[in-house]
Amino acid sequence: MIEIRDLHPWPSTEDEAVAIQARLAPLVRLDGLPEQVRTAAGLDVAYADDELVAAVTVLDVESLSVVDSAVVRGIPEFPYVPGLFAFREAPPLLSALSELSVTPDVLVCDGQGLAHPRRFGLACHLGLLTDLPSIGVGKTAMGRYEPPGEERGAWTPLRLDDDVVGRALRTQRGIKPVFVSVGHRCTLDAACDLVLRLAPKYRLPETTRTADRLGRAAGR
DNA sequence: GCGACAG
DNA sequence: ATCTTGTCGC
Repeated sequence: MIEIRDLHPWPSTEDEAVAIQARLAPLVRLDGLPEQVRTAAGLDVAYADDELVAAVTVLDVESLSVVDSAVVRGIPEFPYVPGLFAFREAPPLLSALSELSVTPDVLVCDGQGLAHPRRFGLACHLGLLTDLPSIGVGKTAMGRYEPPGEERGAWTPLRLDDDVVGRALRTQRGIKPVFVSVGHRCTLDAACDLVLRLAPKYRLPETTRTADRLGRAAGR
């Protein structure tokens, strides 16, 4: 069972949210690499009418089959503000995670981890509150990067304010790269290895794809 | 003031 | 995120 740690009150203003991120960012751990990754959870949020639909799927990394899942609908309690993403999407995602019967070895989030203005993106937030290893896989870059080689597995550093905060990783030859960054209790090397294992056929990892399908199916 | 800005 | 036709490719 996944325990959700009560590390902060829920903010009602942007200033409070920023202060919470600044306070929690130092608690992110970049050590502890999940070497025994057997299962990985995909997290995604769909929008149906005026509601959020949080979907989580747990996949067996070896077979990429779905072994568990959960869907939770909720009302957005925070506006969409770049940099404060977690305060909008994390609540229903945490509820969905707490409904799982299988505890995944790592969380694969749809968004950024350390590739964030205050180095505390959604993946860091969810990893810290669950104390589970986590990584962020974004479809668009938060930072600057040079195009990686065209071959699958090629990558280049993703930079933000002169810091390397992640990587632009090519998961399919000739296809736009995804943007991988560490969330919590994981290394960047391990994160990229995992993403490549989870994306043998398509641009996005299967974790994200299965969660996305589940969420939009539940949204109607 | 102007442009940037995860989903 | 979501609104959407046709089209290219396996």
